[in-house]
Amino acid sequence: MKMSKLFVQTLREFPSDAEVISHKLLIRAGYIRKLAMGVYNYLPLMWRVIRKIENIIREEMDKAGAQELLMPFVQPKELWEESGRWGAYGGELMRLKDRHGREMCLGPTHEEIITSIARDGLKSYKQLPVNLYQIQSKFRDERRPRFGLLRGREFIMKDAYSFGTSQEELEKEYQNMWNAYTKIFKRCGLDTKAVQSDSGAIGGSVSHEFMVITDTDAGENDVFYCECDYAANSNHAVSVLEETNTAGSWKEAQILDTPNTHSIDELCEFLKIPATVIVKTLVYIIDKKPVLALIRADRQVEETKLMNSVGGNDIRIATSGEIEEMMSINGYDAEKGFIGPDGLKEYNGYPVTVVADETVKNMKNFVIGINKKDKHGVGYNWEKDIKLPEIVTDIRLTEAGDKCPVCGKPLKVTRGIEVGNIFQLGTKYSKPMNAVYLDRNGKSQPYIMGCYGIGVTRTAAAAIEAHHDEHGIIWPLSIAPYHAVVIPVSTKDELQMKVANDLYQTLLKHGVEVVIDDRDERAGVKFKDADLIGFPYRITVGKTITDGLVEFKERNSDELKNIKPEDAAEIVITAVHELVK
RNA sequence: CGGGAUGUAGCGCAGCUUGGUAGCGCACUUCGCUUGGGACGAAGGGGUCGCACGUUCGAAUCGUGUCAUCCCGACCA
Repeated sequence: MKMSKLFVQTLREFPSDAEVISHKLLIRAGYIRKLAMGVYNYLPLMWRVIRKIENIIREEMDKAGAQELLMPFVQPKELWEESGRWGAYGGELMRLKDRHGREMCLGPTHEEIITSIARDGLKSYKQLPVNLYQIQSKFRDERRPRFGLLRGREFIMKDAYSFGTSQEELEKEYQNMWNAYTKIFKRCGLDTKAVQSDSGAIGGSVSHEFMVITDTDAGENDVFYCECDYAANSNHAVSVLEETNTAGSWKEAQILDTPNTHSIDELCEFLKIPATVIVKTLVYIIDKKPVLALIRADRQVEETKLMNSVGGNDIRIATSGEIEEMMSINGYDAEKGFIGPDGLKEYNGYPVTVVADETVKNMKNFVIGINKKDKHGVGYNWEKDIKLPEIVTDIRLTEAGDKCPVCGKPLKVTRGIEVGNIFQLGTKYSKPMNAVYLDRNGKSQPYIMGCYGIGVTRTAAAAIEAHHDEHGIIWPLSIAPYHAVVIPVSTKDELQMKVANDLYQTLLKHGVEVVIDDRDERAGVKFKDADLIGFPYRITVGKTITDGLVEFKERNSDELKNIKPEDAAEIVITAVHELVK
């Protein structure tokens, strides 16, 4: 490819509206252009990167025994009603109507469609297990898209779905995909960590996320990990309960005046006590129902865990207005800071559910809100003074330094970008959608399903987050848009141009994807663009060509080597051929 | 969906307070000169100033509304 013809427009300055480095670099280096909020044009360089990643995924998925197909991007409402997700999915599902008024949606994921395909085609246990996948654009109408390709509304994803006859078969395929994913990300030049996670809206029980560990702001997930193998997303991380002083010094239960102690800090200050002897009560609204969360006051509630503890789909903290309303309905006059679990019966037409974190269970002589303004109960004990809630479980946010649930050593925390995930779905879709096969005994059984996703465009962005410097992108060779660039310093110098052209032709002949920068530009401009775009190899043909030498440089190193053109070609050709293996 | 900000040429911005011919840098075209880390000079092309309504002899500038975009939060691959 001639640089003079390559469709790319590099910018001298970073765009003002980009925040993270991958977004800034993708725009500045001419890979993408924004079309609408969270929707991007993939320009030729970007498309080459995407296809490289897709092909690595294809090769490994096919090798793992999966089969590729392609499902429609626009889907009918009816299938989503069968699974129950038309109602459950919320605003993220982009809904539209066709000219006949029929309701459709843009596919955010394809469990419903693949399940309908399977139930039409897979009638017998003899046909199972099967793993089907596609690589396709998805659309999720995110509340707040951001970070360029890391969190767009439209994005390219590989989604695979497995169908089997037993949990054992599912677990085997789960492991199979785990292994395939490990290879895929490794081939893309990314170090990933598989972490336990919550399965969210997609449902199911066991799930893992593949995270690219990164120091940059773009890592949206907190990942807790241990020197043993344990690793989990913050929404799923658990820890061993540590021993702390959780007993107050009061001899008996009493009510104290605690004026204006709206926060835990103020209450600690006023009573001269540590937060570890206070039971904090938080009011949440989960699927419109009121839920009180009790937790030792030095810890935070992990909302996903809380939501799962009551089987909810949507969670938010209650507003002050709602809290006041709840108080008056139940005959109290307290406000935020003085809420307690005792005596709150109903709100919004639903009974109040109380969920306690494990941290409060062994607390003694503790402080707790009693729904009276400017008063708290102190010296309280469970059962004697106040009833221990029926639901006692882990709803706390894990913190760095907490003890590993596997080996007991302190957990560490880091930021990660989720590039892939694997789920054990079980019968979550096959049962409601009546997707069944006949087993050996001629009996109908729902498929045991799994699903496995990889964010293709996100993987590209994550690769940049992991591999860049102040000059631009440093692509891993396997996913770079081109392997190499040949730069004749002066296009008017006949010898330089001849050697550069010969080198270019040699590389092309050996299957190297190479660009020759034939523009009549100053050397500095060509170097800046080469660094920005991120060609893994750069061969400069300049003055030293009179001694028969060219300059060879790898993008990820500062070392400059003056070597013979044929040696430079040899290095690149060898590296590219290594990739194929 | 709450809080904050911004919309002027492909990109980055000034002009708005105090209404009067729409500007600068980069990019683009042509010519000259230059050629190892984003040179220089000259001459050009490109904008219904987000949109609508209003005030005014006259609106990028003032008012009202609306749309879009970005940031923080909540939510999420």
